[in-house]
Amino acid sequence: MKAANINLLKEQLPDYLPGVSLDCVILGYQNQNLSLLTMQWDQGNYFSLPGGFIRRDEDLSMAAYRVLEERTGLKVPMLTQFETFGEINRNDRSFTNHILKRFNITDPKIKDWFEQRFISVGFIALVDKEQCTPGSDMFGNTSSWIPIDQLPPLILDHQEMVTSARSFLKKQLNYFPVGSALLDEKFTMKDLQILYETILEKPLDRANFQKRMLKLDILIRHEKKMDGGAYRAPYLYSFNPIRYRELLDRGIGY
Amino acid sequence: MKAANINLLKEQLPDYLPGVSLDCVILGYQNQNLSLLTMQWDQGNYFSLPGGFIRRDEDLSMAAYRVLEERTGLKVPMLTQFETFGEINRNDRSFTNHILKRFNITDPKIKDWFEQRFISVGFIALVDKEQCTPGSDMFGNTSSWIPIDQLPPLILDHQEMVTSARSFLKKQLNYFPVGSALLDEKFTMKDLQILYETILEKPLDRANFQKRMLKLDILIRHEKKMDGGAYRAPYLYSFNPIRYRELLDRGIGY
DNA sequence: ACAAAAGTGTTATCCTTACACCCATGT
DNA sequence: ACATGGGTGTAAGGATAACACTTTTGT
Repeated sequence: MKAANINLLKEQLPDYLPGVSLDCVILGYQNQNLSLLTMQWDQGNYFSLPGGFIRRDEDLSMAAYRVLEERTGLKVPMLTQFETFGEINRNDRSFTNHILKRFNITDPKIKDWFEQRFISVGFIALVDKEQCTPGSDMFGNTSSWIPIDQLPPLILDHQEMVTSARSFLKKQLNYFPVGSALLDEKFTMKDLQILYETILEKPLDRANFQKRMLKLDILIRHEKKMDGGAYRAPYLYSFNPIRYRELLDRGIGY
Repeated sequence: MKAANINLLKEQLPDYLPGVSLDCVILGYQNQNLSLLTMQWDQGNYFSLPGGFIRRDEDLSMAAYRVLEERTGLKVPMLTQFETFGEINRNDRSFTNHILKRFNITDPKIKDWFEQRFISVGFIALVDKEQCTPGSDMFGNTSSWIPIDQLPPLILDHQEMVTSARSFLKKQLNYFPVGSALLDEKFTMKDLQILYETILEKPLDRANFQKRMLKLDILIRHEKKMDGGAYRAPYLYSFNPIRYRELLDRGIGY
């Protein structure tokens, strides 16, 4: 962490609401795999979700977009609130103490701020990993993608947040703009199916998936994709953006 | 508001987390109607949801049960978190100012506390109105049932909270212990149907509803209810508590 | 006998699931 | 020609919705 910026932080603390924070569970999809956007502390000794505080002059939901961008550089089209975490023992002093010592922070104002109990609002987004390059925040902490099944231990109750967010996503998948932002402009039916299978963590029947998706009338069929494989060439599809938006409100697919 | 208790409040303020509150949307069912548990301020000039603050030594969810009981005397079996409200303009100064003036509160500590911006976590419960007698809190504010379609204007964004809670309930109805706590020990199929219709705000087909409920295998059929009407007597039913709990996890009914 | 409301049955339609079959493609 | 994966078809089963029919009750 950079010392100069810690002083800057100290000056800014009064601009933030005390006791409330937010954390973002950002799931990145690429190549049949989900990754979690993770922040690294203290050269990789600690890992957390990207999170932060709410300014006194901004909405909670706006704060989520700002925090995510400040910490990781990511601009996402939609962040959805999924749960608020307020257990008394969710604050793990050991992490806070370690960070305060590690960076020699003795200023009582900053100490008090970080040692206070926080209630944290959880937000979730699902993005195309390829189009998002995680960066660093003003303290030099870096963010990066970690495959969801290779997560290190996360600080505080962040692991629980991830679990809750994924279960939320499965239930709400029909109301998420899953396809349009996560796939290339043109994609095959198999690409779309794998995306759904990855999120739902279960196999889907190829034939039934295809019929279901086509019946929704949100796909435009294009030319075939001749990729040189020794098999029938699959069609390429793109989303019909108008129909897509219409359907999002009512729920799409599975 | 009672002056003695305001001093007590002042002493207790340090025990609470600043900036975070919770509000309870308690829906009471009786006779085909839903009512909202509402708090009256200043002889009925203002109405609000029962809400309060979180102690530094308790979980957020525990706080909800305590707050509800302290404000209204109600003990409910289950409170469910549905949304957290944090818009910058959700705090309506006019109400706060009026209350502070009305009760001549000049103590800066109390003033500052009530004038700060709050992020509020919303909880919902559905109860049998007949088994709940709303009472008063330590400040002499009374709570009472008001039919959901005759609500007066509520303070702050409490009306929005009610709307959000009801829409949440409709979607989650299958996972709520609707029947067992809201009807008499023994009830007719029509009673159950009307309950569902009231919550979902739409008519259901009598024959199909009956078949659906019976197929769930959560009802025990008892003797007929001879109420003297000039028509075939309906059966009385009760819930099979074991099967009921089993099914709650997986979702019941509509 | 009759009205009223409860209980039960019937039918058509749709959705889901599982699987089979044929089609296109490069080797 | 053949293996491979893509596109389409079919049939069984279940769920849903609309409505008809029968039964029981008090007048």
